[in-house]
Amino acid sequence: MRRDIFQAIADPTRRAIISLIALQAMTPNAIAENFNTTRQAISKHLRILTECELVRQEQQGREIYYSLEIEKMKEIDQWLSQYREIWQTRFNQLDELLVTIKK
Amino acid sequence: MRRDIFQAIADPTRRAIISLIALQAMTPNAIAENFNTTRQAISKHLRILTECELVRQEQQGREIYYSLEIEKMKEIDQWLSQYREIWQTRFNQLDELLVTIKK
DNA sequence: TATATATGCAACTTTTTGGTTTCACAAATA
DNA sequence: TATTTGTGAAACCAAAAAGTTGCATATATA
Repeated sequence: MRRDIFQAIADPTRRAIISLIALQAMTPNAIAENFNTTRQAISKHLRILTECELVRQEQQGREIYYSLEIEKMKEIDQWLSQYREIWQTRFNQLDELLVTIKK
Repeated sequence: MRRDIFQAIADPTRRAIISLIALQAMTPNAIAENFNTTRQAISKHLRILTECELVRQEQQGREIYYSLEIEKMKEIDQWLSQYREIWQTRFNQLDELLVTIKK
């Protein structure tokens, strides 16, 4: 079972979960209320998110609070940065061209 | 079959293809040489990438050159930006805390 | 203590995905 | 013109993923 962050964010339900718990920790039940699927399906998504360390659990009595491990999101940012460089270079080149044309 | 960019980049082979054609357009055969899979499998990946507009084709005689539609990558950047805000806020808060402690 | 609640896990089913094989077709080339 | 080359597409297959149902377990609560 290869669990990487790219596979984790591929599923729209998981992206919605990430968005939900980004600002405040939530329990599986509370999360599941926001979707038309069973609690168990959400639980499975949470397991996948936990396995690739995108999500952290905190037990509180019989409840488990899930919250986003925001640092992990930086991995995507890092991967993206090589392409960001490309589009910035292209933008600069376009900009220079426009300046040249103006002159 | 819904094709979105997050699903497109979930597959490691597709990410490798993106990386290959980021700087220069390539034909399916040339791309396939870099993998231990059949040309047809690569062709399928290219179709998926094309369907979600991450990749652009340019016919040249009987060859087809594939190149990266770098603008589309910005969609990931855009999605990521909401989380970037969170981690920057956290960083600033931590920074302020450290300043306070120093005082 | 008996019951209700919050949760995870395992077994199973259905759908999706990634790959292969085979073919068709158009463009180059002998 | 006949053959080779570059390509996409369809049919098929195996594996993985996503969802459901049915548990088990631990913690609250009446």
